[in-house]
Amino acid sequence: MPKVVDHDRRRVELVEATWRIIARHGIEGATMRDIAAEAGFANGALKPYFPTKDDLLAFAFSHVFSQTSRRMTEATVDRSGLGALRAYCLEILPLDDIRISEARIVIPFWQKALTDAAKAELHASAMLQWRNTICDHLQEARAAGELRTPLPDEDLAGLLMNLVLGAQITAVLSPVENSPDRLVAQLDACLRLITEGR
Amino acid sequence: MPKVVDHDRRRVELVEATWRIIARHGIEGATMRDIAAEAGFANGALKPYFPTKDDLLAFAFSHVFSQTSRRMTEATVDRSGLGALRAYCLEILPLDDIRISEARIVIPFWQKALTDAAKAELHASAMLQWRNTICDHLQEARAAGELRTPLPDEDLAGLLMNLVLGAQITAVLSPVENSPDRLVAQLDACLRLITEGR
DNA sequence: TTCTTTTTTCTATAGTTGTAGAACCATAGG
DNA sequence: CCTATGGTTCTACAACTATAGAAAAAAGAA
Repeated sequence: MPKVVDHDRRRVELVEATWRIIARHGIEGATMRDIAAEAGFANGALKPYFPTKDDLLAFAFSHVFSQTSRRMTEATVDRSGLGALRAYCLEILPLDDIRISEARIVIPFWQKALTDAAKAELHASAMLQWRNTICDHLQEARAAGELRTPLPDEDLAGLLMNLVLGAQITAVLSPVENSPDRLVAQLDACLRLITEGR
Repeated sequence: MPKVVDHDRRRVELVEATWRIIARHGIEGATMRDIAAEAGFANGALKPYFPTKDDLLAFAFSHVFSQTSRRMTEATVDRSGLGALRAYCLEILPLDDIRISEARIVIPFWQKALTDAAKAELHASAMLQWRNTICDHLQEARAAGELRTPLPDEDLAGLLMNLVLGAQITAVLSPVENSPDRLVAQLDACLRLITEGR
């Protein structure tokens, strides 16, 4: 029996190399050759793990969502209501280098999803999950009396979703007006308005 | 003297063909050949008007912003304060087919701007202009007593900007939860919260 | 008609990309 | 030490792209 590698682990390594390339040179610079080189391999070494480039990209994108989702559930595990809501949204906002890189990966993903049904489906399901969690926390907040606005939770959730998704764009393309502290200020402004409303 | 064409007009025609292609098949399907065919020409006919593909795309993208900006100033010409603010934002929200197409063009543009300094600059200046106009309307609203929240205008403007930019994404990729009336409801919820806050 | 100038088409080219697959390598068991 | 087998490299190829530029076409002026 010769050298044997953990295929799942290798797949993750390759995906991380893909992320680095996309974050650094954009999706157009993410050729199979460059990704392989970034991971320390030659061109054809990716094929056993990802038969086609689309397989690699699809896995890379879905891995971003699982990573973000995992962070979000960790951040809210010992909270509820408004506190959970804030922690949840903070975990999506591009406040540090890692999450700014994620934004640089998600934007090309949106562009791909525009003409790729499978990626659109992946996006839809991830967004639905986030949205439902936000709604849950809003209801907790209402139950705890933290929230008295008559505006429906669905609209508030949509508002927050659009806010954090818009932040992915502005944090990367207008970093001066949307520095981390500004983004947090915007989120807190939004949450304060929601709790004040009656 | 032979047939002579209006170069500026032709450039706009070509840009509109480009938009149609991008909206229909995505930016990856927008090859010079396909764009030329969509405009009713053969491959090389574009060169006199746009020497390179990047020239064409840059002009196409900047044209989207001027079109949107023109619509926005038209919609606010006889309003001020909160009314102007609402009309202004409504003009960005992807509420009809035209503006949904614009969203399908802007998303690839963001992706290009990630690795193209000229396009990033174009985006930054357009966003700064929108942002300043929103701030102006917020100040008008304050002066008219429509607004009493102590939250700074900059944060409110950033909030609204992120909201409408996020709507570009969700309207296209999660149309069910972000149908036109839902988006308007979200905007109105946000505006109502802003005016209620104190 | 014929000429002149603008516009358009068409063909060619150089470069890049994803993918395939043969050749090569490395390693653990006998 | 040998060998079977999973892993890796390398070369090749076919498709596609943007771009260049020569050739053709069109259309008003003389």
